[in-house]
Amino acid sequence: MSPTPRRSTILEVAHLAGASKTSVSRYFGEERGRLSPSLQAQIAQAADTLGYQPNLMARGLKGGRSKLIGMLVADIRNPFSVAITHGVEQACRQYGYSLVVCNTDNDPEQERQHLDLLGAYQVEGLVVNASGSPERQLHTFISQGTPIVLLDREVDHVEVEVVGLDNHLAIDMALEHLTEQGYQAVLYVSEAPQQSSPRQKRLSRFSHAAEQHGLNYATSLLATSDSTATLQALSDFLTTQQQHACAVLCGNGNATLTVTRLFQQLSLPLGKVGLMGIDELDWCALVPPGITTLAQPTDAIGKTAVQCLVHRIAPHTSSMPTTLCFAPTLIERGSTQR
Amino acid sequence: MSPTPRRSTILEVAHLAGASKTSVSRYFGEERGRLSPSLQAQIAQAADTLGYQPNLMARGLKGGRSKLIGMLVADIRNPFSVAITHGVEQACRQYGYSLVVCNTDNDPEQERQHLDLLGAYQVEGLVVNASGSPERQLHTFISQGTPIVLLDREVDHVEVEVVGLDNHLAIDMALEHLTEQGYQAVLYVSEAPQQSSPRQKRLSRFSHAAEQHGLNYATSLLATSDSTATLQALSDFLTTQQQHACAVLCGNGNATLTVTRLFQQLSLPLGKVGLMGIDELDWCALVPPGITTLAQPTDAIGKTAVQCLVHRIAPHTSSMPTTLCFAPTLIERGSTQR
DNA sequence: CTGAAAGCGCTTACAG
DNA sequence: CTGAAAGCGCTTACAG
Repeated sequence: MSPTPRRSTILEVAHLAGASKTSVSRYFGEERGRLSPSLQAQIAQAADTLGYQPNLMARGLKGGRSKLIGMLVADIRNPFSVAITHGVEQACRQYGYSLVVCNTDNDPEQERQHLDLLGAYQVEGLVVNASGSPERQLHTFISQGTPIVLLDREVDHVEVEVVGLDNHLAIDMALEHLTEQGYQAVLYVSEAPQQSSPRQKRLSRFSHAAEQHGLNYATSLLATSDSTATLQALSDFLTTQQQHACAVLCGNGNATLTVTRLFQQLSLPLGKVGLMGIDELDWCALVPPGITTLAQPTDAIGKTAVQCLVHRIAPHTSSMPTTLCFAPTLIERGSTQR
Repeated sequence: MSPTPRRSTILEVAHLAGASKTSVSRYFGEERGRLSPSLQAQIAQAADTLGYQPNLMARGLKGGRSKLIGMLVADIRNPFSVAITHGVEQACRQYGYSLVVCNTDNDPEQERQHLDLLGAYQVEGLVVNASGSPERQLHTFISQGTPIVLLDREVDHVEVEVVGLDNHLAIDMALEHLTEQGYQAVLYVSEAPQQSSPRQKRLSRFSHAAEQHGLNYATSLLATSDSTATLQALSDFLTTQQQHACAVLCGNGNATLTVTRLFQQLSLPLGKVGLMGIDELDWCALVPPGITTLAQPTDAIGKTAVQCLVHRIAPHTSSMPTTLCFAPTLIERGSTQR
């Protein structure tokens, strides 16, 4: 049996290879080229027999560079967030960073803890999809020289790049589509906008644009765990507007899910009563006759966020992206065909 | 303006507080109680004005404990994996660990790199939902004293706990349900079983159990990017078995998604032709008349995996869980009602 | 091309 | 109750 199992160190490799710590360090660092071929071979061999891996914690300590990027996600179970996270992860890999993802479950307390943690692990940059308003903590990062980029949601008084959807454009595109399809009255269903700037923007733009289009309209906010209020709002709306062609516009994927359930509960004919959602989901094509959506370019959003960060961490490595605000893509299906 | 921005250190706090490094270290460690109230107050104050956070890299270096658990996920975009990951994450928090999640996108090369990385960051334990057969690397971890637990998928020659669904039971429950509902012929659709032990087990159990139940049956493997072969298999099956009541059983969420699309393509009446899937998904209730599923207890699976790990890392902290193999829950819907 | 030595920010015996 | 000092595993001037 082996003795107390533990990872081997640079010193052990050095001894076995008959070389110095310095040379072993060079071998695993950027300066391998400086070593003679024979020394390289000895070290390679020694490292292999010991199963040596450099300790990145130690490297980070000395060099001050953890090669880690941190990410805060408000709700990892939301497929939209997953898609973005996937894009962020790929971009990190590409730039030579590893990503530590922390899910906050929309809980400001968890958010606080995770930010502490990421700071403690010396992340070199931070992608933040905020839950609460972690103003103070974010400022601490910034003042310590750790760059931050905000994803989707703005945070008051934190003046950094915000990468995400062009919310005004999204609402405009949705209303344009609905109008073209002949709908005359639109109900907008959103989750509570509180801390979420995109929800606020979409909501206020909706009223504004619906007015411009000469539509009849109303809005309804989703309660967290109970959709009876929305059910009521929906049937009220349909009653009030019964002489008009009605449609429902959903502010995000969760809203679309809830409203689709309500349509089924009320046996509303999809299309005759229009339905459209922001965020594309796996199943939108599956509920007959298909639900029309506005898809976000999740990969591009994730990659852009990382590019911003990398540009701040090491300005020469990558240029600042030019677009931070992305247009959605209309995916037309039967639910907006009268 | 501040000078070169950087995080403050224990030494700076000590100076400002008029205390020693040792005391500051104790304040932020387990031994705060040993400090006099006045010293505690001075340190707290100094740390606050400097925005000090202990450097966990340094702490990990000295103490040898990173307080990190690593997790390898084969496909983070699969909602089932997300649900499990969420459970793992919660359990880690509960035991005082942080979780580093690495997605391998089912790519053995990425898997290899991520394992190197996790080793380099000195994770204290590893939850592995394998993509390939990283036998050798996993053995390195084990021989270095880093415990591992496998999630869902077994890895050849790696003899550690495997936490996941009771695959035989799942197939048995599915066939029992389908039989009770009067279906006489069942087509089983699975993704390619190659490296995935659950897929293998479900597949072989299916044939065995279908035989036992006296059912007519066939199986079909999904191609990665193209479902025409499955479309063919499905219509062939329905033709061959046309004098029997037919149903399709899907081996996981992806299969259910693909097959549901095919049902729509072929305008098959859900229920009259039965449809049932392993894995519960958001939208299964939404496709009329609802798709019957077998739901996995994702939270329990995630938590159990972590409990195994923690038990190995620090045996006194938690006991070894008794169940590693979980029963699914039948969620009955219209798609299996003739 | 190679190495001895200082030091990164912590923790932990040890001593008082 | 408090602190001086050694050392965790690395990297990086500096020297040769």
